[in-house]
Amino acid sequence: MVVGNENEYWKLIDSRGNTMDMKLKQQASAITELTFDLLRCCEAKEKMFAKDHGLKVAEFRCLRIVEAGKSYSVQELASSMHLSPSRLTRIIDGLFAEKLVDRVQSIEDRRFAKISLTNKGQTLVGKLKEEYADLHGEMLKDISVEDRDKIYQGISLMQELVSTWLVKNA
Amino acid sequence: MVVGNENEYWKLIDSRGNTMDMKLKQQASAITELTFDLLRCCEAKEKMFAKDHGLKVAEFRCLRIVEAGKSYSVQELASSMHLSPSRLTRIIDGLFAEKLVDRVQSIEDRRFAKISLTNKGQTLVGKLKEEYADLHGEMLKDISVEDRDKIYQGISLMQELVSTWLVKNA
DNA sequence: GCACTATTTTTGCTTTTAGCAAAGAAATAG
DNA sequence: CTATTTCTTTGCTAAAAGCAAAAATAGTGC
Repeated sequence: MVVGNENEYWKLIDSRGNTMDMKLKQQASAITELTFDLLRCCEAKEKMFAKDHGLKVAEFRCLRIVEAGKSYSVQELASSMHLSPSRLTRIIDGLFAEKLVDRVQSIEDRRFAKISLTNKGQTLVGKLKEEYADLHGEMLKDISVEDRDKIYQGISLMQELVSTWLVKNA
Repeated sequence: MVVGNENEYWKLIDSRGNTMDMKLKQQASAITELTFDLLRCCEAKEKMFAKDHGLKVAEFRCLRIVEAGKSYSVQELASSMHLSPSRLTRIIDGLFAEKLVDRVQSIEDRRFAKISLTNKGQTLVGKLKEEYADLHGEMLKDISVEDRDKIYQGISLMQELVSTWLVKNA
């Protein structure tokens, strides 16, 4: 819906009631499309990687965020993975059964679980992180340092935006 | 594993047997981390959006890629969504039940299905695309045109890389 | 101390997402 | 006309995920 036309940047009102100019509208469309495609590809990539390492995707995603030496509550893991606590209980069940994580009751507040990596878990996670980064290294190796930096900057900005948006709208 | 040290860029051999320099290794790590986080956030965003529009995530994803007026085979849809044909049959079943898509046998080769949007589907998809782009517009509206362009360029480069990598490694 | 409330995790159940293998349907090659 | 190949569907199963209720614990007011 056009409400003015100062030549370069037309003022519009979008479906969410926000004012937009043409340039924003066009950039938003392009980014929407690209992000969507990137998402599908990255999901496929994650699935392949997890499978190659004998892990379920959810397990890989969970292991990927736990750092050696630290301990986490179920809630913490759930919210950083954007999943429900009950879902996390099940994922942790699986990792616990494979002796990759320990699960102990917190002494200060016994409602809390303290989830941490076992030695076996630490070894595996170290290997996973290394190899997952190397997989990306392989993808990135044939482009210039500058283009790699563009990727870093672009994704960094986008990650920040989506993350902030989620906090406000969830 | 260090095999040389020409000062700036150390030559390394990674877990996949590739030669890497320090800079690449470090950039790859950072990008791996960021992409991972972005993925989780974008999945949450997609899930919210689909739910708000009374669609299953898979249905939204499918509708998002079909263009009005065109027709698609099950295979085409499956491969562009990185899913199996059988999965697509089920997704299409759902959309068909809601009268959002038509499914007719191709006349030239009757093994093929021709999936296309109904009028109802076209209207919905138009609305979905518009509103999904506007959601991104809302996220992007407070940053500069230049930063938006950085996002575009970064994601564009990354999408290309991952996509090419998938073709070679799937 | 005891009832009530709030918080954290788990359990039971259901839905959604997804693939595999076999069957069905149609085209094509020999 | 049979055999093979190709495309889609069906039956079955697994994985991913959430909801609501239960269980366990902590804290609060009396």
